[in-house]
Amino acid sequence: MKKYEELLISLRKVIRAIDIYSRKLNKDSGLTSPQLLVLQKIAEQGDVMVKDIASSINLSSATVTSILDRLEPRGLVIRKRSTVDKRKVGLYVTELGLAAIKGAPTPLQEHFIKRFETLADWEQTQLVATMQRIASMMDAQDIDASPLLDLESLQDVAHR
Amino acid sequence: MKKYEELLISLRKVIRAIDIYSRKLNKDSGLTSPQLLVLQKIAEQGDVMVKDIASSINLSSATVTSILDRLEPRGLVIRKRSTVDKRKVGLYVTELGLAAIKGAPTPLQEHFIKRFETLADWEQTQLVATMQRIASMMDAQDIDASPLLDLESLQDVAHR
DNA sequence: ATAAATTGTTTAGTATTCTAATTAAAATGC
DNA sequence: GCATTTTAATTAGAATACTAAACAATTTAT
Repeated sequence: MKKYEELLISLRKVIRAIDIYSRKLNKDSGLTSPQLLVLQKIAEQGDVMVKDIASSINLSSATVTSILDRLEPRGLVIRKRSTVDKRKVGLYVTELGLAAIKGAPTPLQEHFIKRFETLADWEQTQLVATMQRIASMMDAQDIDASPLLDLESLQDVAHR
Repeated sequence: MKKYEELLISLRKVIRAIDIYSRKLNKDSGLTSPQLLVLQKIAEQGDVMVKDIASSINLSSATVTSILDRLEPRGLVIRKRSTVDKRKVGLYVTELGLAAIKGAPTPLQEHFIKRFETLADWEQTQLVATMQRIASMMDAQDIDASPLLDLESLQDVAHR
């Protein structure tokens, strides 16, 4: 088996683990990971636009809209169209939303976090760096932007 | 920002990149990444069960069923219930399916693969190892299996 | 031999996620 | 000042992916 195939398989396992945890979280707390992430981001910044949330957690606006469609009727967030620029929609967390955030665990498995934090500092850094490197190697923007010429530009991309 | 949060964000980027590529692939070749993966696996082994495919690419049986529901009416695969054990469904690729596999690129961005393969061997190995490590740290099975002892419970054991 | 448990697949239902198209509003150009 | 373009959010439509439950068929246990 080729190395990149092994990489792909590990990646699929991770994706799956994250998804399964999200469903468990939903069962326990009534919120999925993306819902919790959106809620947290709104609470963090307050009075943000849909677009801001989307880019801060790397999702399309359409996805954030559909997540908000679940959060709003439950009274966890409020959508309020701006009077200055009526295209914009301001997002706010309610009391209930804040309570939900407090009650819920992290959007990533606590178990994973615990394990991660037992690692030496340099190891944590190394894991993050590797992950960022893979992310940058996969970045769709890079694909359109730089047509990948030689080793040097490759290294630039990898180390960005 | 905490290190594991950075890790989570990179992970989300990777997941997104894979998803976006899958959609592009679908537009170009008429097959998504999961569809192609399923097709390839069936072609590789031939006469496999749904369950085998599911576990070999790390998906639930239900998901594989729904992917087959798209492949079968297009004449790319055949489902054939076993006469020996009628619970089992054998999967086979058709000529058309084989042609589709040949015509389509890899389920992972070629661009990524190219980049990956320009890395030194030890670097490739290191990337794979890190990814596998993260996968094993996240493994859902481990979560149920070992409740990760902390200092207190360790002391309990010691004093028992 | 019959009941109970297990196994393999499918169905039902839900959430996430995307792109493309739509709607509305604001900004820019001539 | 009006036409065009850009921007923000939503809607529509599709695919993936899960769990839980339903159905069959097979195997095990009493």
